[in-house]
Amino acid sequence: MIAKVVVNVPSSNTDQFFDYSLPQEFSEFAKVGARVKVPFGDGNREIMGYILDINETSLYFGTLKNIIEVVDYEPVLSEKQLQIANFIKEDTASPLVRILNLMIPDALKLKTKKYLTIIDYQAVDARLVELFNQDKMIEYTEKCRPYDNIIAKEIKKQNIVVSYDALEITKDKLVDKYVLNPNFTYQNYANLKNLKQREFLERLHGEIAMTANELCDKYEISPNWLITLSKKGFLSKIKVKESRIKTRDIPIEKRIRRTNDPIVNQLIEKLDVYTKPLLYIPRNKTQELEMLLQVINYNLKKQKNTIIFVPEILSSYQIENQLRKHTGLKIGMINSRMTSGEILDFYNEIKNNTYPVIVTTAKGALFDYQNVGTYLLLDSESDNYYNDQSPRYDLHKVIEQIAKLNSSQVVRVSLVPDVLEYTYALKGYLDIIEDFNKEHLFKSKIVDLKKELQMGNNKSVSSDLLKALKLTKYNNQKSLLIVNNKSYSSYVLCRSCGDIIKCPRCLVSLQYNKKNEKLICPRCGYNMPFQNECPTCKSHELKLGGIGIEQLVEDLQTILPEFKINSLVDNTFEHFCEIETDFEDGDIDILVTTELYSKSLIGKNIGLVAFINIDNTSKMADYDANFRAYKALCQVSEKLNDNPESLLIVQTYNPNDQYLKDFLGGDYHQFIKNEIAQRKILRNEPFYFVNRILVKGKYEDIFKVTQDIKQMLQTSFGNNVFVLGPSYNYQYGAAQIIIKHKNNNISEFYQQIYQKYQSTTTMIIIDKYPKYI
DNA sequence: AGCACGCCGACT
DNA sequence: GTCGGCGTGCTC
Repeated sequence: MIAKVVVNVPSSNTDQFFDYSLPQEFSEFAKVGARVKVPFGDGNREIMGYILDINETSLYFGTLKNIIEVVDYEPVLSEKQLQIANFIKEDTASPLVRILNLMIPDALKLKTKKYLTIIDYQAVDARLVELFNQDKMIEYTEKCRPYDNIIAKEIKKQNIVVSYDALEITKDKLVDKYVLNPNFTYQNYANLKNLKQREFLERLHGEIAMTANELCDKYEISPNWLITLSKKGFLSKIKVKESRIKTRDIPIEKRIRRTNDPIVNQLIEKLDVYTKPLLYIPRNKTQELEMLLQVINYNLKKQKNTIIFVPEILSSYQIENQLRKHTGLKIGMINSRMTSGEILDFYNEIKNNTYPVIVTTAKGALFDYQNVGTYLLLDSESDNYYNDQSPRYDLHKVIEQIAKLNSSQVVRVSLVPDVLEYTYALKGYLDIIEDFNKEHLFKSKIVDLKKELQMGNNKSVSSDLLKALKLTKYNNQKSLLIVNNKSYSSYVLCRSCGDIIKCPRCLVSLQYNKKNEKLICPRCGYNMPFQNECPTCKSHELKLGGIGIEQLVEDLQTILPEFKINSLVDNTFEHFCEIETDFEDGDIDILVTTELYSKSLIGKNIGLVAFINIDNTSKMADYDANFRAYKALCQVSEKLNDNPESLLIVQTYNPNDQYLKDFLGGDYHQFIKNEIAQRKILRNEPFYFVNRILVKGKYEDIFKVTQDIKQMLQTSFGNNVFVLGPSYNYQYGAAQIIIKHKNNNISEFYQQIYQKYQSTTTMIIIDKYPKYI
């Protein structure tokens, strides 16, 4: 038997099936979708692969290697997942194995380990003795790096042999538990002198195995007893598998009741006669929650599960908490802050159909969920639904495909849908249910920072904002300030030579982070220690420009010393809970955070919300910038309390921008209309699809290749395509072209390009859903 | 991706 | 003649 295997070597060069012969002992249970261990390459290193087909023949001319082991009796990838993987591959032209790797938890991926074994200790170079430290076999780690040359020599002399193994790194979590050993106790009871211990053993009769802590708590005994009693044989100490899933107790407020909200009911009725994906635009977050509860209830009645996608980690905690509080149901949750062990435990529970509701970020989006009634994408306008590294897929599109295969429903939920998805709704690709009964129930004020500067205030807090902060505290309300930079400053300028310190990789200005005394690239995460010195001219005359959260908090503490000020800059559950609680209890007067994090705050009694500088968002070099700013305003003003006197302050140098006027007018439709008119002129979405191709490789080659691809595009599509570039993209270190077109089937063309360059040394990255251009 | 191999310059 | 650094090409 021959198995066609996709090997876990995530490169386009190896993106093909490799044939292996399947030894008799595996062929009886080996199935498509199972993990295998296979030898690969000259050194036959053991790596993981997935069986994608089993048949009798191979077209490969060389001799086939044997599969080392079929790891799974039951495949880890289902038939449907493989179909979806192909769908994503055809859409995005990315290596298949990268897609498959998203479909199972990291813990199930076998990691290759390399070992060195000494054959003849006497003959080996003395310098290696220290490294091996008396052992015959060691694992090859970072520590061995300095010895690489010597090791290579010894391998040649056959004094050292290299071997490999591919293993699951994450083990089951085991804990020690104690349980009564009844037979032994019965026979030796009389020998036990300590009467209190005897009494304890009697009470233990029929009790389940428990950990030391549990026993000590319940029976009020000393831990030493457990050790002595198990040594003597009265107790057995056993290892028991324990779940890593953390459940946090929260009081349950109410069970789901029927709603009388007509819009929510309209949505539920629509689910009954579902024909295509829905776009639901709630009036506010309260209505959104009501909708979630009703959809969950709707699915519960049909014994179906509800899968809820959220765009980032904090939202996953927040939604999970709220749903548990209002339903009392068991809710599964997956996000990338969780350990791989915890995710594995959730994954196994999901396979047992434990959860009627699952909340996940993109991390768990492609797992094989069973029995799904409805998929909901919350904040569906978020960028985070577009994967920014290979495979560069669009989760909306993928979920719609999954739902089609499972005959389940998709609902996109967004307070402010982006221009593209709203156009889809207008064109009828999506059914739309909207509640735009959202007259502003708050006051808003635009602060012109230019005027502020003319009046001699160059601080980030305008006089209007300062006044409002004081008034809000006076009224016993809280203030929320938004700054989209978690560091101290957004750039560092050298007064001496005029240079701005830039990221060596992306050429983006580095942000100064005071807490860690570092310069950090906001785009790629590159960081270096801050030396208070210009890298170009070594001058110490540096100016920190552009405000970040650290600096604003510092400034506020000086201006308003009697205020309690804090910031939310960390997306761990504990930090978030702490801030959220303090904010609600009144231990914080002013909270400073980013727009993204602010979304997850529930924050009762917020009387003031202010953008310190909205231009950071609205003036980004991106055709979506105005939409982003508009969306930010809508989402953040949602946090204000119901008091009609509550206030939104927007500080800007451009008070006359159209998106601001549209926002103040409170009419989303008008905004969309204006935005669409702009985009038609500039040939952007929704009139043209905007894609990007990146070409990496030797500098001499990449522009030639990019130019060739441009040529091919133009001969294939003629006037229906506009290609911008080639230009050099510093972030990716690649040549790039931007493609604007109207062709729904352009992926077929991209596939050809991908295959054409697959085996060459230049790497082609097709980016069908680029985030920032 | 990760590995081996081979070419070439710098040194004994 | 030998070492080691890096570019190149292959993986059933």
